[in-house]
Amino acid sequence: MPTSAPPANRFERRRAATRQALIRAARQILAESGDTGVSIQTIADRADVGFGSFYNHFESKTALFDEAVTDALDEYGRTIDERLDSVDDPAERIAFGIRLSAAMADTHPEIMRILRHRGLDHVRSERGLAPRALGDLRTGAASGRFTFDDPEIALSALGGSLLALLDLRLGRPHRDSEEAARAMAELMLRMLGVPADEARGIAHRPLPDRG
Amino acid sequence: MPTSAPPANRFERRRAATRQALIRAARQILAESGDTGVSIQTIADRADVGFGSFYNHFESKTALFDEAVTDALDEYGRTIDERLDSVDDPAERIAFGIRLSAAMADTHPEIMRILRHRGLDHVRSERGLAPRALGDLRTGAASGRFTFDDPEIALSALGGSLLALLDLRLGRPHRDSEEAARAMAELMLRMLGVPADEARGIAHRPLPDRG
DNA sequence: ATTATCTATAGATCTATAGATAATGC
DNA sequence: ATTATCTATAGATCTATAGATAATGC
Repeated sequence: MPTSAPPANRFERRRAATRQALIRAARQILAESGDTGVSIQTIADRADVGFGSFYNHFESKTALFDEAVTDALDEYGRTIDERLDSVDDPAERIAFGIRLSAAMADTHPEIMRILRHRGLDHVRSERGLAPRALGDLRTGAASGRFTFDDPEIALSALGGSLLALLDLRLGRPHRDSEEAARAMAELMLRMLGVPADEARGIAHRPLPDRG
Repeated sequence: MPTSAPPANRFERRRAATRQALIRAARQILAESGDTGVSIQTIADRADVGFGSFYNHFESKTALFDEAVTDALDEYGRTIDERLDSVDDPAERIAFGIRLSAAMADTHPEIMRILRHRGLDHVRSERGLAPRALGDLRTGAASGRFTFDDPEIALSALGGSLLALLDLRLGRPHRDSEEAARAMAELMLRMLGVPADEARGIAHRPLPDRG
């Protein structure tokens, strides 16, 4: 959606704005309580949109919330992509991806709270970090930097561990989060077959700059 | 609850039976759809209990579902405990715990489907596998069998990875699940600092017998 | 003229409770 | 006599739609 053609005329722009307002409201609700049982009225009010308009854009609450999760996943993927653009080594990309995700709990709390609630359904999805990580896993395995039997299992371990890290991070903001993220990145690299001392070194390298 | 004193008289037994029927219905619903939005009427019907009785035992749907999750977690913990009773080596206990959990997707599908939906909230809880695994992690770290900086991070990685494995297993029953569980166990042991060849060996050892 | 939005509402739930009924304790 | 269960229901939602209103296209 965000990369598709921009609305041609004012009609379509207005329509798109209403739709986006509903999605934004759904994202807020997913992040705050995760309670998808709220009434459509509540969602429309928060979007500052007439109640009936909801049905112009979505068939059901489920359809809206699914779209909201997709929207958040895509934004997550793009954000990480930008930061990893200049990084080539698969081990660095995996470790940085974990640490950047943890940092996003502060910089993009809405997205990360949504992932905490809904992420397990997308650990191996086509959206978000999963397809990118899978590419890094295959590249690393091909070059011998990683050693594992099954990329799907390795991806599952990475995704599940990241979710649990997010849960820890979002549940206890006082904990030193960069330290926790480094520790997790180190564990993940060792898991993938990177020697322990090297794993530790990579987990402590400075993160790439923004842009 | 299951270990507390049995009901003294017929009154209390009947009351306990009604309560258990509600919890069992809630567990079924959690496992089947995970949709906690079903009406109390639906829950009561499935439990074959009068609608009004619900309020004799629970203040709200949330209270019932929370109790149902706790109930499932406790049963999960006891089941794994029995099988690991005779196993001392922390590395074996961790690897067997993962593989037994995966096997429970077949033998105890209700429990494992509940965990798939609600497990992330309990990765570091006092119920289920978490406290047992944390003990094994500490024992292994103390003896030098494991090397990691932070038990809480290691526990998060274990729990999150196990959930992702369950998601894979429950979502695609055709996949060779014992093979997948072994692969995951091997990754987890390497992550904890067990040498790669030893990790592979332990992941392929036969599981302990029942009882 | 066309299309999206908004308001109002009918009908379908759903929750919580009140009061009747049934089962057991003593 | 006591207590849990069950039935019935009032009142409060909530969804989906119909019809009026407003904005833009051509």
